[in-house]
Amino acid sequence: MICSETILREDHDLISRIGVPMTFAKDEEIYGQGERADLVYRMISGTVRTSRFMADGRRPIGDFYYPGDVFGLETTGSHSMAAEALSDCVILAASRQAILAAGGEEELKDLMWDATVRDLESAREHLTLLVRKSASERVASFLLGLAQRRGETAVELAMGRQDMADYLGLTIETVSRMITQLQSSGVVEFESCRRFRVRDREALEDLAAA
Amino acid sequence: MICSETILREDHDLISRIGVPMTFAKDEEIYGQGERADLVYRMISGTVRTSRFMADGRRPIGDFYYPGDVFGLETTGSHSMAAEALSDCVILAASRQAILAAGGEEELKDLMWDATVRDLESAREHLTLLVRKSASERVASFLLGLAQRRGETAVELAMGRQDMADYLGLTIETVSRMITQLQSSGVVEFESCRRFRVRDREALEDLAAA
DNA sequence: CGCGTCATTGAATTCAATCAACTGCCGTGG
DNA sequence: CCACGGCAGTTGATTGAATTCAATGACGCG
Repeated sequence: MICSETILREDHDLISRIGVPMTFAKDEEIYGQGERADLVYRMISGTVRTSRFMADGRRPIGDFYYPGDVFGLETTGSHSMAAEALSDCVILAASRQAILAAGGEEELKDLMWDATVRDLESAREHLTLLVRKSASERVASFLLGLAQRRGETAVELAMGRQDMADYLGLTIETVSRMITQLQSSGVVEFESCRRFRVRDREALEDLAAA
Repeated sequence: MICSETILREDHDLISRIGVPMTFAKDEEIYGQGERADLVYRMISGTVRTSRFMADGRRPIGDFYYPGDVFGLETTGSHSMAAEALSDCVILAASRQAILAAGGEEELKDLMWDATVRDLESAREHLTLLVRKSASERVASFLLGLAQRRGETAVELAMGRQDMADYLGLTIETVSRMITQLQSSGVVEFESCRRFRVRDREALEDLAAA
């Protein structure tokens, strides 16, 4: 009904054609909470996190975006969350006007649709992670999710423990403990604190129980 | 860009024009998890809950739908969650084919868009409720949300404690305790276990801290 | 090398879950 | 009409998981 495959192929993709590459340093802000959402972004390299700051200092994380992902589109006119670079990033940016000027009205609609559907699915998955799951299940699910996104057994963690903890609704200490636990039971192996390898996928899937 | 207001006005609304009223008794299933999503529904009266059954018996609740709400549209072809009537319901149902046959291609797109956006917003709100919020904050947020949806101070709870608990990621006992607590601190007053009144909105907002 | 940041580990505490009993409310049927 | 049973909600006691507080360890960088 609403086409969604074609636009992600590089050639047809308007963002790729008219987008301007921008680089962001680690911890740099791409856009702030409440700013007008004029630009559309596609990740080339690096990782981005969206988050919302709350009055009491708690920081619910919306999502992580990896190479290939499109983000920055909002259903309202302004950004409900801020976006920051977790690592040095290269990102293509295209303004809505430029897309429209290039005759990409349909493409923009499709882009919005795809981004919204993706966000919804991601939010749903995130929800099932948070409702009635124990700390170890959450961490296992998270690691498993990363591993299947890559396909490889060795995975680089783009984010630090604090970001994981925020995303999982836990504290860094608990995350750390669960990781240690997963490691000592031989399910995963952390080569460094930012890089791990799945040793027993079956066991990890059982622990994730999703 | 994508129109969203008009379609909810009764006259223009295709669901209202061509939809067939159906009644469901309390606890009746409207559609099951995994079924094909052929019909679009609009609530007339009553309340519906969507939920997903998991292998281990845990039941994450997707959402509650109240009169006026449209539901049943999925981004994929089949229902990712089941829908059940929380109370006796009257619901208008229209098939996708009928909508298309009535020349409502655009309307259907708009309907999908609106439903998806609404679900996304709802999921985001639900997420902030579950991440790093204490039991009392969750219950307070929930009650406050219901109260503002209605506008009135006296609110009927459509769901029992178990459904609240599932939605909030708590147990019924904890929900009950928090309600008792809110009541004894004079913030809300439960006239019966399914009906409450906000006594101190300020205090409730503070407790909800959202 | 020493400092700062981030991650891990340990001990104590807190909060919500669990287990278990009890209450109130309805509907049914004696 | 009241007794009974069943269900939903409340309350209490205890357990257990995750947080908090505090200290230590590992790593990168000037």
